[in-house]
Amino acid sequence: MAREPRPSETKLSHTAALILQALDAGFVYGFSIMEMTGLPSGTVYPAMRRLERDELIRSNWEKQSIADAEQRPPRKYYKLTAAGKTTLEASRRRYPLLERLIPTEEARTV
Amino acid sequence: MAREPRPSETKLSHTAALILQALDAGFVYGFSIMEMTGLPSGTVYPAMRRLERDELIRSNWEKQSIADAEQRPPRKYYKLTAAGKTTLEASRRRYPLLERLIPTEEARTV
DNA sequence: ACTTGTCAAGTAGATTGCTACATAGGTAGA
DNA sequence: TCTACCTATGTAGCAATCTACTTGACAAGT
Repeated sequence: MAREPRPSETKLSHTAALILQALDAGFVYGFSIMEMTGLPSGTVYPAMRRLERDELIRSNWEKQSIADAEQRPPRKYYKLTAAGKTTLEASRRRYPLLERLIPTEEARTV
Repeated sequence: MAREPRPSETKLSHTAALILQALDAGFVYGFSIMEMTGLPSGTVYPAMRRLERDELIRSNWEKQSIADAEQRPPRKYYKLTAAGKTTLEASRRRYPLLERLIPTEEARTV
């Protein structure tokens, strides 16, 4: 049976919040998040499936032609939805270290 | 042996007053009060049983169907009785910090 | 003495995290 | 060609944690 999307004010786990923050900071596919966070694939990929199920992120596969040109497997790119952004905001208040762990572009350059 | 309900003008402990104030502010079940006050479960639940015994609050269990739909244990919802409201009024005079600790909806938005 | 507060533990189902493994094409060395 | 490693995504199964309420034993308060 289909499951209701998680309301955007819901509290995220630290891992889920970390992944959202990483996406927001420009690490926009699973493997890059694995590398930069050190989290194992068995943590990252299921967590991202849940985030997508809850409509906090949305995915689209890279075109095969690009993957071919770069001679590697195709990537699955993610980005935050509007709900994802508001949830990330709330998570930053809940986990004050988030932004120190993974500074966003703006936080780094401005 | 059955005990007489506590008369509504009786002085409440700080904890009991805090719980009444939290209920009034919309934290309407035990676990939410635990989280928002930081009080341990062994403080909150027995205190709420005493408040109910003294007829300052009244409880009703959430329907199992709702708990099932949200996939979590059923909650026991509480609300203030008339006696509870007058006692809370008295407690606010007695503990002036109560309303600063847990602002009610009205106090926040107006 | 009696009431109240706290710790510790328990229950039970749901969710989340992690290890280990699987897949599959690309690269590079022996 | 055979082996080994790299990029990239994925899953099964188990352990741990979360949600929510409850209780017994004991300390502290009044």
